[in-house]
Amino acid sequence: MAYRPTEQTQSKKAGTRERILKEARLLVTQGGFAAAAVAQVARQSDIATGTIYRHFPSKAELVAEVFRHATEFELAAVTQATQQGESCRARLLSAVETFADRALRAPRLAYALIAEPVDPLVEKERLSYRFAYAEAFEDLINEAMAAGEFVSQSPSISAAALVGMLSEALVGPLAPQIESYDEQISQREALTEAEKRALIEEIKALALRSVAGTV
Amino acid sequence: MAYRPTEQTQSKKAGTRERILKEARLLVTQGGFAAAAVAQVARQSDIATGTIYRHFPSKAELVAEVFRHATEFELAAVTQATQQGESCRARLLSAVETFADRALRAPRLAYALIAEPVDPLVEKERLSYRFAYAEAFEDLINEAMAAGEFVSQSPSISAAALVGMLSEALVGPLAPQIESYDEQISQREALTEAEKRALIEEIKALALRSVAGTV
DNA sequence: CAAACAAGTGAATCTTGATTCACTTGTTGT
DNA sequence: ACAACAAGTGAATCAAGATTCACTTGTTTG
Repeated sequence: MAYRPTEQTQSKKAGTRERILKEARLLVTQGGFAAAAVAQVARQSDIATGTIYRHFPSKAELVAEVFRHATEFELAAVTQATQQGESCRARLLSAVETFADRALRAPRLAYALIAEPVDPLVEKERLSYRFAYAEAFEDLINEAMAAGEFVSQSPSISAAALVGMLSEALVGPLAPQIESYDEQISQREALTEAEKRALIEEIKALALRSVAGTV
Repeated sequence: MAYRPTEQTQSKKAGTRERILKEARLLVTQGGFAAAAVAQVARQSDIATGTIYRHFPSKAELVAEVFRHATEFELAAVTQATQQGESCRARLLSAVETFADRALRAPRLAYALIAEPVDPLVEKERLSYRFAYAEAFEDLINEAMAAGEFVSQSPSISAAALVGMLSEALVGPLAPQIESYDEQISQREALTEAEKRALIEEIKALALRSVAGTV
């Protein structure tokens, strides 16, 4: 008899898998989950649609993995920022700044991660994504309350509110249009760099007031 | 020759139209837009699916009208609350209270209006819905700034942030699960009345701090 | 009543993507 | 070269709903 999967075949297979993921990520970053149709991902990856299913059990799983991957970076950046600075105030501002800056740089991705309609499986990922953010803020708030830096409050509610505040003000439907996360929805003017800075500062102040209780 | 649409036929037709809308609203309130499939609406209204199309050009139009209708009430309640109270502080708290209370009473509807995935036509309605809320808050913030009651800030950004804050803390994926807006997404415990009160108070404080700059 | 037209019907059709699968191609080991 | 199996293919199928339309029923007027 014959044939044993060897290192070469394994890595080739892994390579294809990576290529699929990479193209899917690209599509999502550019056009959101809606743009990541199976046929389209296959086309971009130069493979047949069926091949996708040799690597992922379903589209939902593929997309969930894309989501997870994007999340890792984003979240890591923010949690790390959470440790940047002396006072809790400074650390909060650092986290908000990081979140905002990243969201403004890749608005379509931010929208996809935060708000875009998707199927249940991905929705679960989104849930944990938001929870993770909320937790990062929650930890910080707890610490700050213990240190008497922030006013007394419910850390979990405040944290959720913070996430909502950032989402809506930066990438939600009310965001002072960034580069456009969806042409359908709005064709407001894009922001200049200066405007972005001003927006970020405004949001930092807002966030600080809401949880610190003082500026 | 013969036949002229008479008052009777007209009102009967209008009646059917109303019935369709009513049943659609009911379905949305109970199960969100997903539950309002054309066939289902027809069934509830005791008419054939085709009849829906004698009254509405498309499902999207029907749903958009349902959205508009729901929006009117909700928004009216909040804008009115905006005028309730002496100080701007009190008026803000009144508006937040109203928003929160209504959202907690009809969580599935609130989720549908604020966050549920829908087609573009309805998404446009949602956009104006959120804008309308934001405007109500914006006006109040402007007034309060002029009166020196609130710290200096960008009213439009703060208003958007407020809407996001309320949405996320009350009906978003992080909301301390109300009656469940979607079994798929989560089966956390529902809140008791006391917990709801506490949640509302917490959010009021948060909102006030964020825009007033002081408690 | 009969003509004329609106309103209502619901099974058949269309639409949009995801998913399958019989088949072809590539690798490996004898 | 061949057997054995994995990977790749892409047209065909499926699924879930919205939408259509030839036909029936209800109203109005001469």
